[in-house]
Amino acid sequence: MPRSKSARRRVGMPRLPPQGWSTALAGANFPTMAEVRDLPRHPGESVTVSGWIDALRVHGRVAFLALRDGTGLVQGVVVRSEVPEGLWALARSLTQESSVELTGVVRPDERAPGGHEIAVSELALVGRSEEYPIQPKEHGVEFLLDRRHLWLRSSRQRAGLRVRAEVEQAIHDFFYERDFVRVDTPILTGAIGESAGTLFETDYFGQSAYLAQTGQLYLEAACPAFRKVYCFGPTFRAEKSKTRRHLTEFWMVEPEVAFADSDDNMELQEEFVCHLVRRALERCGDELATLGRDTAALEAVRPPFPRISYTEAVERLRESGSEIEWGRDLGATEESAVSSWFDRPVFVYNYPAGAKAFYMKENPEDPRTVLCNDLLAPEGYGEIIGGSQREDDLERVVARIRADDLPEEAYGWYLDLRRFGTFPHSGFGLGLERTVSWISGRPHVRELVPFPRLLNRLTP
RNA sequence: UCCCGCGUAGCUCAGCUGGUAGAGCAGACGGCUGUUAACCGUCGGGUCGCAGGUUCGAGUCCUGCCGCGGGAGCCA
Repeated sequence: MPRSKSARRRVGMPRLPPQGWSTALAGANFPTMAEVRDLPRHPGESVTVSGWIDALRVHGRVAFLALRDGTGLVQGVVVRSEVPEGLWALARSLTQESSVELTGVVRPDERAPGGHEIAVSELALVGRSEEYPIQPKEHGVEFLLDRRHLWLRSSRQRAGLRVRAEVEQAIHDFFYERDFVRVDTPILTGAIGESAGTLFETDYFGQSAYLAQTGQLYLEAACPAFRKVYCFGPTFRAEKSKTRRHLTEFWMVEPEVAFADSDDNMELQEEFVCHLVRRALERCGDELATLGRDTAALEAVRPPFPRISYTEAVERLRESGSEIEWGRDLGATEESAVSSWFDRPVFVYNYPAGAKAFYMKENPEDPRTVLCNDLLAPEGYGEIIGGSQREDDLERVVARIRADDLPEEAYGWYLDLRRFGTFPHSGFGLGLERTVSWISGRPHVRELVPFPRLLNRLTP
């Protein structure tokens, strides 16, 4: 019979016999709480697992309950002739996504998904699910995004978000191992950023505040304190972009290094991106398989990455028929043409000053250009990094702020950094969702963030 | 903001040159001892996005609006 209350109380008390049982009963066959991923190590043992009904197949005298517990998937088998009639009735009345606790002996079986299953001897319903809307079949994007809070449970979504979590951890590990100090930059800011027009504005006790679109300027301030710093958090762009590569709220990791020039910067980026890809290959093999990712393309991501200057790129593009003119920024068409020349990420460096942000350092060898780079991911995934050496000359920064028509008064403290011990420094920003969508092979960034914020979408 | 495409059952879709609404899945009920998105049978389920127009007659043709998707620009 279902154990109701005593069963539920034991959730969250892993591997301990319940209070009140005599030690004589805590013998070899007493069920222990277990996580599904550990079951292969417990053949022949009686275990209790808790989770959600992922799928349900009920026959006349046998029922299969596919249980998902967050660590894995296991099939519970209920044989009508071997359990009390009440347990059978409960099993066949279960619905997709009902939460349950089930107990039984773990046994290997070739026919079971994953190679082992649980012969169910006890079953408790924890929470019933009524008409779960997401079926194991095709759905439209709008339907799924409206139910994102439920869609998270689906296998490909779980896989993609696990890859994201692994990449996030790899980011922190990479910088921690290299003695970078994590500096948390503000999300609420005054009128400061890369350019106006794409800022989210909010009321701040009667004055305007803006959601940060980069932490870079604050990182530059922290650089003289710690030499090597990085920030990693959400950033906001009020761009009305409706493409597979845009979110209005996305996560960006931005390192900043004192006394590093543009070449040092690209070397760091190369090492960093290789580290993230390698980590996903090492730790997310199952997830990448679930996503159907061709890992051979990821294995090719090794140093050195090809480097091509903006000027060379324009020349090669024009040779192959493009009408791009020197001085114009590379558009999506040009970028994908350039990345198609290579099997791994490619740096395009030293763009025309007019196409880039005010803080980038003028190239002393060609003042029409600035010392900067984009990193384009292969396979059509586009730009994942933008980086540059920063302008450390006070007069030149001021001139660029005025030329770009930015609110000069907002940049007062930023200019101080050029007044009190200015220094060469470089950094970059890597877009997390774009990187994870590339690594996991998903076409759209909206699936690689738990709750995407898109144009016209603020819920769930 | 601009360009292209799509709105039909809870979901995914079909519906021809205009003639009055269909399938699969999901749900309910019944059957089945090994399923892997199980299978078989029965049943319920519709303001064809909204408004107007053409026509004897509009899911179908025309106009406008709304919503969604893809792309451009901009960016990570």
